[in-house]
Amino acid sequence: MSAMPDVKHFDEAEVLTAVEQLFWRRGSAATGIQDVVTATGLSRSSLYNAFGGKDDLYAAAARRYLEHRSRPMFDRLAADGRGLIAVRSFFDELLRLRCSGEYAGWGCMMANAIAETPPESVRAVLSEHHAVLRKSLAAALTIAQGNGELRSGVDVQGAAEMLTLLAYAINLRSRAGATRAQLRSAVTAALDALAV
Amino acid sequence: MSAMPDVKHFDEAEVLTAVEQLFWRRGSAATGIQDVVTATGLSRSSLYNAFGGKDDLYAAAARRYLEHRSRPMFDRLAADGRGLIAVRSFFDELLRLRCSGEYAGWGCMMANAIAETPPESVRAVLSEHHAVLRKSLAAALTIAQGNGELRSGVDVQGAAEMLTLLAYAINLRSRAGATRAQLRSAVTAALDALAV
DNA sequence: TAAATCTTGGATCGATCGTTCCAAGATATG
DNA sequence: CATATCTTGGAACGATCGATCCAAGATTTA
Repeated sequence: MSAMPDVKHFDEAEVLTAVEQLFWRRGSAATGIQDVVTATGLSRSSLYNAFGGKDDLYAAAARRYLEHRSRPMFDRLAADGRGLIAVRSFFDELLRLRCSGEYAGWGCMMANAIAETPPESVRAVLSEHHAVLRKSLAAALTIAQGNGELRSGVDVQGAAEMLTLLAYAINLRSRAGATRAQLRSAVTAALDALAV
Repeated sequence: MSAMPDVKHFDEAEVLTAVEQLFWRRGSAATGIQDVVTATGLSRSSLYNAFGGKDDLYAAAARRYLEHRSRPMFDRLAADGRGLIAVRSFFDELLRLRCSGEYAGWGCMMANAIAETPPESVRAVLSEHHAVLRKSLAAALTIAQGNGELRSGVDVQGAAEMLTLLAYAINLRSRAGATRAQLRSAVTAALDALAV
């Protein structure tokens, strides 16, 4: 067998985390390759060699956001068998994430991306993001309905779509500076309206 | 008195409409001054002389969007004394605007702008946009409550905030390709949950 | 250690970015 | 019509855009 080549001098996942945060906070159009170079310490060669062009990098960062940030939350919601309280907990965590801590005011990378006319590779991630959230909410609401926690006549699928949209709007408005209390009043209104 | 200067050779409002649509559809970061020059037929000199730099142009376009697109709809909602049916009509019109016709898939310029880290001058417009919509929805809901159309115990202010967020999310998701039927199911779920 | 091969730094590409500038054009007053 | 003053077209600015290229560096196998 012939001699083996050199190996990468950096941790791909670690770099992708930094890139994810750049695109998350400022979007793709407002983030230059130079910003990525500066933030990661990598050279252009390494970047293009490892990830391809800017759109590929954007798509990889979006994919990572979905899998590492969104999916765990959504899966926890779907696996939480408590019914309506599971939904309340989900929104509590969302409000906490969006309005306090390290990422306060950043919104959701998926929601932000929608306003950006993203490349097709990213649109696929966004579509998956929406589907997973909706499905998780529907699962929790189905349990709530089985528990008799919902008003009679509530359409679980419609309610799931409505709460999915509510989550998107929370993401957006938190970026615009909406307070946690203001956003929580909307969550309370929605859930109280669904409950018996 | 001394001689008078030349006058503008174009209609400022007309130009601003074209600029508004550029920024609305593609956002600020993805729209170059060259795009504005091409779309309006003006020269750079005329643009900078009339409107100032890009951020000023963006702010002027946002202001125009608020006053000419959003405000008329919101005012109609606020002046519609029918109660809950007024709210339904508002969302019907919103769905029609976002999912069909000339501007289908464009979303709402105000919602799109939030994801862009807009300059302070634009943030002021966004803040006003939110306040006006919320107030109009609250007015309609107050009438609905007076009509006995709402469930007992519904907090009108919280419900108004919730429906405001729903409108934002409709704007966003319509841009991502959500169907009118899907979005309508969310509206129906929200309004049915509030109604007696 | 020599060879093979991938990775890396960094210069560089043409294109486009937002903005400025100036001479030429246009218009209302005197 | 002469004059003053604004507007306009269009060249040009330095900076940055995303992307490419190549020589030098690094690493594993033989």
